[in-house]
Amino acid sequence: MAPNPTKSKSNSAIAVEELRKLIFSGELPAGSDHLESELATRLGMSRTPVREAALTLEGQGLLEVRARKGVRILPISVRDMEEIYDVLTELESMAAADAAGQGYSVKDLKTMEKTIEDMETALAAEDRDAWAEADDRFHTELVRLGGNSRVMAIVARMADQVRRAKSVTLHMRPLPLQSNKDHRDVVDAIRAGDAARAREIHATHRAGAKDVLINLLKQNRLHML
Amino acid sequence: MAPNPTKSKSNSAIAVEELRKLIFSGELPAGSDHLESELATRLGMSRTPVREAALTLEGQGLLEVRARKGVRILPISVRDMEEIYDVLTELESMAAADAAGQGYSVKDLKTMEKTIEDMETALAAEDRDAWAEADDRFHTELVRLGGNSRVMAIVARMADQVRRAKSVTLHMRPLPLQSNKDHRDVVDAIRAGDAARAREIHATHRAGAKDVLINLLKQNRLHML
DNA sequence: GTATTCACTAATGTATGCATTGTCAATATT
DNA sequence: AATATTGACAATGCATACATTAGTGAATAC
Repeated sequence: MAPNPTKSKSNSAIAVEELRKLIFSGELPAGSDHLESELATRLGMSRTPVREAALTLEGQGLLEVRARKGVRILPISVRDMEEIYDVLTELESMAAADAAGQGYSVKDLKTMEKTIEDMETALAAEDRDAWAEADDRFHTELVRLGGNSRVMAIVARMADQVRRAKSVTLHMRPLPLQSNKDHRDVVDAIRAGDAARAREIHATHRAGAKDVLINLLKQNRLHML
Repeated sequence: MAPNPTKSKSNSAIAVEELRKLIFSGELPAGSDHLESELATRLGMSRTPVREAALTLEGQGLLEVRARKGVRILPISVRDMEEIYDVLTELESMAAADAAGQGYSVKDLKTMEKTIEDMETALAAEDRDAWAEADDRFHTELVRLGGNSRVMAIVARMADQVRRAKSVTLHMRPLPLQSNKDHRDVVDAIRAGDAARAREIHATHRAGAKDVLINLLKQNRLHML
């Protein structure tokens, strides 16, 4: 059956989507406070579904519900970024090792190869946004191949939290020339079924990315994002 | 200031606590469905705070809100247990390595030593419940010493999901004679500041615990918990 | 001039009733 | 007999009104 266009999503679900958009677009900046009634008016619904959406997003670590002060869009400190990158490093490296152990065929790795090609194309064109988008797809596909749904969920949520900061840092940092090679090497290790090497390469890759980012933030006195 | 006894928690917060208790005690068994109105009556409040609590607990992975079918207490499959144990292994091992890198003093490790003593006492008395409780404290303290608040949060939630299954498996399994030695070795490595060894020992320890558990579940045909 | 109290206010927390909608079973149709 | 249709129902989704409470600032006591 084709998707039914008349089937309407609940306002609560709409509120979750819309609030996420507003947060990622920066219209609700990190650190800002917003009353439930204000958001309800903005979204054209009553407070009830907005409250429910706020609870959901609180569980996702994007905001904080504070009695009588409205919801606060959570700011991200340098320390937060370090924590998040460390978790991502650990779980993605695990996923890389797991992926290598699954005996994937060349065909299974096609999606991943495509993300690397896209990254190389973007890099040649010095299109940082396109590069970041393809890089995201690479990491998402990597954890998918790892086959642990909880790792996928956790990584997706951490990546959400980092996404806002990325728009700030992406254009400050040097072109990620090393990344593409690292990615290729990880895929090679997975294809070869070498779990230890896949893990090692990816962990090193991630640690390098973290260093670049953290130093960039500290040098530019960006304590909060 | 002493905690104010007159300050009353919101019904929504109470509902979260009570529902967690009901879930962990088994009064709301895994896989069972419950209408919002039923739970509201049971907790002596209206549907509103119960709905909000349900959303919070859904974010914690303990239940699932399904329109018109009530909330379902999530069952845990063998596959789920494998996923959870793998994540715990990875993040706790990372915490062990991080802890070893922090240069903790003997005094800083006192809390952890205490949990090991308690485990040994419990083991000598063959008191499995006391042993499990002390073991929980050991793992909690380990990730605390790791110093990554996100790891703490994730591990706590995964441990929650495992807790229900533990009551089933705890009394089936052989006395964990190896565990206490592993724990001592991890503390030794942390005290010595040997991050690689702390990580390695803990990872091996966790992998062993996982094998014992998964085999136990499979042998007893416990596909769902 | 400063500190304390207290009432007011604004925002959340909660209950309730109605609207909406998927489910289920009874009935009709082939 | 099997399947499709329909309609009542039951449970959630949502809006609204009200209760509660923390924060604010003015008034007062020291």
